Amino acid sequence: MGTTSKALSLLSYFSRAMPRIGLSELARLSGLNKATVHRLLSELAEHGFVEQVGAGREYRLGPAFLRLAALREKQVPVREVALQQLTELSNKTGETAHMSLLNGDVLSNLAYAYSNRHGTMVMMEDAEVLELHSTGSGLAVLAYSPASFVDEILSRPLIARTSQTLTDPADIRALLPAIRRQGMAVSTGGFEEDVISHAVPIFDARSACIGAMAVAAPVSRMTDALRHNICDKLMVHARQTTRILGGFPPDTFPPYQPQTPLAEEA
Amino acid sequence: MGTTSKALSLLSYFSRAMPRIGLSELARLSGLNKATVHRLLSELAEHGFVEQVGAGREYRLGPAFLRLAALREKQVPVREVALQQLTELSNKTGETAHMSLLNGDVLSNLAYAYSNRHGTMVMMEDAEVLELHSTGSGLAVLAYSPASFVDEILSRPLIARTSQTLTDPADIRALLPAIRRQGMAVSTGGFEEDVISHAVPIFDARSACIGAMAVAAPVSRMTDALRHNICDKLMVHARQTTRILGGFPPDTFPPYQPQTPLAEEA
DNA sequence: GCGATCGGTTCATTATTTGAACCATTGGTT
DNA sequence: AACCAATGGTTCAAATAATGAACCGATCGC
Repeated sequence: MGTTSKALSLLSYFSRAMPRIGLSELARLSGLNKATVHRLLSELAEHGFVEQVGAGREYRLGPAFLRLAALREKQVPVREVALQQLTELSNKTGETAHMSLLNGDVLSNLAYAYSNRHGTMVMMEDAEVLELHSTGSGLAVLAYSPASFVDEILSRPLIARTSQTLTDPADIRALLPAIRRQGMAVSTGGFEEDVISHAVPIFDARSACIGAMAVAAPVSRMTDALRHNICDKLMVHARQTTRILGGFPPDTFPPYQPQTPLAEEA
Repeated sequence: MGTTSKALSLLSYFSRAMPRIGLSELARLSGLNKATVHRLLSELAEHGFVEQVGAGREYRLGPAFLRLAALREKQVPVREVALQQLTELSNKTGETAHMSLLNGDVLSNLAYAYSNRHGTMVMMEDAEVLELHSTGSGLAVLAYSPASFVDEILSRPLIARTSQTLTDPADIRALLPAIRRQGMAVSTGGFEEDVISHAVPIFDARSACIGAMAVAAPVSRMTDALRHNICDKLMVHARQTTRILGGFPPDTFPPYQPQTPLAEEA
C-alpha cells in the first residue's frame, strides 16, 4: 500500500459513531505506527482534511470537504438529482425514500425524503452507514457486483442487526439470482425490526453498480397494493436516476414493466 | 513536501473553472513527474477522491467527498448555521448575504442567501472562489491573519479584476489597521464592478480567522441608511455565527456597537 | 503518413517513510 | 505523594517506497 493510501484510509475510520479519534487510537485502528499516523495526520491537517479539537487533542474531519463536495456536486449533481427523484418517489408511495452510494465495502446514505401521508415514518440520516448483507439496498448492490467483490464481502463476519438478519453467506448468495431477475431486492427486518425495504441498484456510465435507491416502510403498513405501488414507482425512479446521472443499466438488467396486482410473482 | 501532501495538493487544482484535468496537464500544473501524478491519482481514485471521466480519460473529483462532507457537517454544522444566519441577514438588509471559508490562500464560498426585496441582486455560487486582495471578505480575513500570511499573499502577483481592484501591496496594507479598528472591511467594485461588499471576519475556538460573512449590494442602491443597516445587522450576525460555531473573536476585536446614522465615521 | 499530443508503464536510482525507543503531560489509584 | 498507565508528540538509523527519464501504444490534426 502506498503512503497516500495509508493517509486516505485514516479518513475512513471517522464515522457517525466515531467522529473524533485520538492519535493512539487511530494508530491502533489502522495498525500503523504511532509516529507514522502522526505524520500522516499532520499532512492531512495542513490541507484541512482533518483538524484537532480542543482539549483531548483528538482529530476530526476538516473543513476542506465542504469545498470539495460543493465542487463535486457542481460537476456531478448526484445529490440534487437524487433529492428530486426521492421527493417524487416518497410522495407517490407515501413512504420514506432514500438513496445510498457504495463506499468501499459499505453503503453510505446520500439523500432521503419523507412523506407526510402517515403519522409514523421510517427515519433516515445523511451519511448513515448501511451494510451490504443486512439491507435491501445492500443486497441490490451485491446482486450487481463482481463475484470477487461478493466473495470478499461475504467472507467477513456478517453481523446480525436483528433476529431476521441473514448471516449465512450461502443464504445471501441464494437470493442474488432472484434479485437479478427482478432488478430489485427486498429485505424484511434485516437492518431494523419492523422495516421492509425495497431497493433497486443504480449504475454508472460503465454499467458498474454504484449504489441503490430504496423505499423503506413499516412492516405493519405493508399490503399487496402498497407493495405493487412501491415496486412500480421505485423501478421508474431508479431507472430514471441512473439515466439522468449518465449511467446505463447492464444488458442483463430487466426492462421496466408496469407492476399491477395481477402481474405479481415471487 | 511529503508524498501525502503532494497527493492532496493535486486536489486543489480542481476548481469551478477547471473541473476536469488530464494527467499531463495536472503534471504540468503541479510540477510533478507524469509517472508520479499517475500513481498519486491512482491511489486517490482507489479511495473515491477522484474518478476518471469517459473519453478523454480526464480526472475529476470523486464521490467520496459527499460522504465525508456530510460527516463533517454532522459534527460541525458550519453550513447549516451559516445558512440560518445568512437568511436572516439577507432578509433584514434586503441584499445578498454570503459566507466564505479560508482555504489555503483563497476564500471559497460556503453558503449564501438572497433577498426578494429587489428585482436585481448580487449573484453568488457555492464553492465560488474569492481572492483575498480583491474582495471585502478577503480584506477582512487579511486584517486578522498573521503577518507572515499577509506577506505571503501580498508578495504574489495581485490580479486586477476590475479597474477599481487594489493591486499595490502597500495600498492594501494601509487599509488593514482601519479594518481592525472597525472589525469590518468594505470593498467597492474590487471583484465585480458596481458591487459594494461589507465583510466581517469569523473566528474559531483559537481566535484564528477562518473566513468571513459579508453582504454584497449593487453600488447604485447604496445609501447612508442602507449602509448603516448593513453594518449593524452584519456585525450582529457575524459575531453570532462565530459564537454559535464555538469560536471567539480575538481580544483586539471591537465589541458590537449599535450603528445609527449619527454614529457614523469613515 | 507524419508529428505531436495523449494516458499509461518500466526500473535503476534516490530520497522518503518507517518504527522502536524516547519525552513530557495528564488523570486515576494506591 | 508516589506510582502507573494512559495520552500526544519526537528522534534517527534502517528499510522501504517514491521518483523520473525513457519508453509504449493510441489518437488526433494536418
